[in-house]
Amino acid sequence: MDNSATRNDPLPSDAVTYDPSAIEEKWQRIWQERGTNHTDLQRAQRPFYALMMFPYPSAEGLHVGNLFAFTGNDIYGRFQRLMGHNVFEPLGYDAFGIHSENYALKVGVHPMDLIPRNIANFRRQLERSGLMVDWRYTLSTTEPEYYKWTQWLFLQLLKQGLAYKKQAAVNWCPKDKTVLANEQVIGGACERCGTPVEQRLLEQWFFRISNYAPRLLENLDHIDWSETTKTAQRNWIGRSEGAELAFETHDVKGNECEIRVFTTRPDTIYGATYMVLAPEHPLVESLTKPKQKKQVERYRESTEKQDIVTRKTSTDKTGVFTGSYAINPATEKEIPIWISDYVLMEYGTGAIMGVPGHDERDFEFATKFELPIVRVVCGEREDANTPLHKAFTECESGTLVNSGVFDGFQVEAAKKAIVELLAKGGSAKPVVHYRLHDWCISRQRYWGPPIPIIYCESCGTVPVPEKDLPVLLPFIEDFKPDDSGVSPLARHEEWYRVECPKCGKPGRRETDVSDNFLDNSWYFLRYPSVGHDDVPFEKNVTKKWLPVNSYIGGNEHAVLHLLYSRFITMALHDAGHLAFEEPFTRFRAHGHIIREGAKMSKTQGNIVNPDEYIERWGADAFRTYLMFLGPYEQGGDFRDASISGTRRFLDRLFASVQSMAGDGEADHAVMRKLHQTIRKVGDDIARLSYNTAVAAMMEYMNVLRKGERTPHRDEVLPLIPLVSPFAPHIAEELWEQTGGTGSVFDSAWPSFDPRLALEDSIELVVQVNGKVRGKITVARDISEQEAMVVALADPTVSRFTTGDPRKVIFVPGRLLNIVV
RNA sequence: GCUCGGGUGGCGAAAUCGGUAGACGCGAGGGACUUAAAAUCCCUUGGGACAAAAUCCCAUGCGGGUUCGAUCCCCGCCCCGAGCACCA
Repeated sequence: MDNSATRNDPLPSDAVTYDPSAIEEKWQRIWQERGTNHTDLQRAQRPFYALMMFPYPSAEGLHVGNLFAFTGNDIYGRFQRLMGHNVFEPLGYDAFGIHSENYALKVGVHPMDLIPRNIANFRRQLERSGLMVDWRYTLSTTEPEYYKWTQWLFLQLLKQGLAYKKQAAVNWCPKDKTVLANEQVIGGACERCGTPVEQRLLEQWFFRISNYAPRLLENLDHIDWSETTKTAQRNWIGRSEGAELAFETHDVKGNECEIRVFTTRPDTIYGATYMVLAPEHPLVESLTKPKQKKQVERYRESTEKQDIVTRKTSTDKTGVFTGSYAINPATEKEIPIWISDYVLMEYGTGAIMGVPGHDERDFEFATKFELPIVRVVCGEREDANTPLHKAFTECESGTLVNSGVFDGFQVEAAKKAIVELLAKGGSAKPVVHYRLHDWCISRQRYWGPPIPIIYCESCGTVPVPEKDLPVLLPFIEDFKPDDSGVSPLARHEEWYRVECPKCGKPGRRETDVSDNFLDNSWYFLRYPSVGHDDVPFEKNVTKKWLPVNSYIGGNEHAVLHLLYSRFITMALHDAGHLAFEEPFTRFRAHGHIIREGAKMSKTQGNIVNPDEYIERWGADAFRTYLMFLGPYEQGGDFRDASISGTRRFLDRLFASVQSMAGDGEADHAVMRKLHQTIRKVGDDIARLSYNTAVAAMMEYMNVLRKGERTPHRDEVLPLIPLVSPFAPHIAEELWEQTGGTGSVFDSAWPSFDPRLALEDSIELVVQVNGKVRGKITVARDISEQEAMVVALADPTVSRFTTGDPRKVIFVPGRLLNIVV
């Protein structure tokens, strides 16, 4: 990087007014001509990868929310560049997926035609907003040069045993005869026709992310991410410590067998009065007595038909008795075995012990089916006979009752003791469960990368050899999902009929495409290697630029995208492809913009199209406004009327530069404020507190304007680099006007003198009994005794301090509190 | 239901470690310039008591608590937003 930018020429004398559209056009042209935004990836000395989440290129064009997000990242990147880093700020498009496909279906344009159009429009809007993006390294997930490697990724996971196939349920609309994504199911019905949705079992591909649950959880303690994001991931991974308990029973033929359950409350085992299996539990068949067979079968059928969404949201308890009983290992009593859909096969062991006294769901179930409810834990003001009107689920204050030898134990101690005792008989062991389940990556859709698998009659499932990648997504007219229950690609024999790469016999391609989240789980690895078509990510460039230094994006991706990216990075690390296992060293979630108190939506007609605003106010004023409207990490309220404020600020900055005096004697107060401002703006940008950084610059501008005399060069010029991350075009223009050479972004962030930034005298607050009664101007390092003398001389203070003070609190440099 | 945010003037907001509540901006009111308007510039602007200044009282969703001192910490509520949702 050229860090030798200097000033040499005197000021131009002819005054002009600030014309954003001319200046912005001029500098965008110059940046392009000079390659100002280009980063030399090979030769960079101090690489800094400033990444933002890439957009889905919608037909509506760039949303003000996108621009808010990108501008925040751009400011951070430009600031790092001014701090001497070689900043790489790439941007691309996440253009595969159901979102694009549905839109294409709606407007009747093929996605292969639609997406390039949308991308062109996005690119135009993005360039207009003045982002420091190096467009030589852009990408779209829909390009074969990109998804070739998405498919490669699948093959690597397959090799590692992390990809496998199993039956799984999908939402199925019986009228439209199509597979639906979860977001297309509204209240249990098809979004389009309103028909109740059913479950259908299909063979689908999964990634074994659950293997990584402990690591994904533990690493969170060591990465610099927004706390809210980490918490969301922790909850999603959902670690539960508990025990697996075995309950003895007999199947219908009289053979002994056991039912294993997972519980986090082994202490409540004396209160287990029944058991419940998930309807699809493998033991159900052998445990169902002939008398109950009919109703059990009927129940299983009804839950199978139920759509996934309804099953997960209805709270009404249903279930049937199997006719069999198991032995509670603690009480040694017989308890009935039921089946119910409130027990999920995918979690734990697919079976539970029902403890109605101390679990809300069990309480509901037991009440409905009139099963016994026994209290085994008491609160502080209860005893064993206190009736239970609802489940008592408190742990901390609980004491065991009706629990044999464990009566009187505290809950936590009882958990341990009971598991230890049962473990001796082989019917218990401590276990940790995670709620994170494996990632289903199959989509019975068209608009995604085909999964690179070929099924052969004799060889079975055969991965497409890496040399044959990419498996191109063919252009087909009828990309609409239909009643086949599989991808539209399955209608194209000419595409899926292929020879087996192993034996040459007739084979059939996998016709499902992969999940959109797989596309975007690794794009950050690709950016620096764009152009290296022989590898997914080139070794040296990856070593230099990754992991990502700073990643900024919306918290709506706190879980899926960010977790999948971490998983993929770990898997690639374990396979020896990457030297690091966490992709993003630092992540910050930005907030969201609402407009005048309401969420922006098309139906409300309050969507902000950035084009109009940039037209009217200029990109610089618009960017600065977006950063000023609220705390970046919380978002804020977009109000049309307020943009004039940031524009006025830029007008004044421009005018100050035009009218500033040459050299002059430094004004101490102004210089002090300048150095304070330099410090504050830098600190604020570093912690993404952009709104207060802008406020600090405005404040300094006010100091300059309110002064007795015309501000001179040394007082005005440092504002140019300070404002440049927010308003890059005007900064370049003023830099040039004032004799700067090259780009202001190749100059250095101004340094501040900490001694100069200190006030000589301070205003010390004087309180009496904690109430402010006066303010005294004193030396910065005044002692408590001296301060007392000055304070008591103030009549307002002494009015309230009759008699001797009982206590004096002195915070040096801050306040003096006299307690009487 | 659970988890995470948030609630401060007319409005967007600030207060970085428990230490001057309301920085900065918008809007509003008044004034200067102007034939006039826009733009620009200057002044005022949380509420109340006082003619005014000085000064005092009240005020950070509600009710308590801790503290010399609470927008900030603790307990109990209310409201708004986001995410998750029968996870044993």
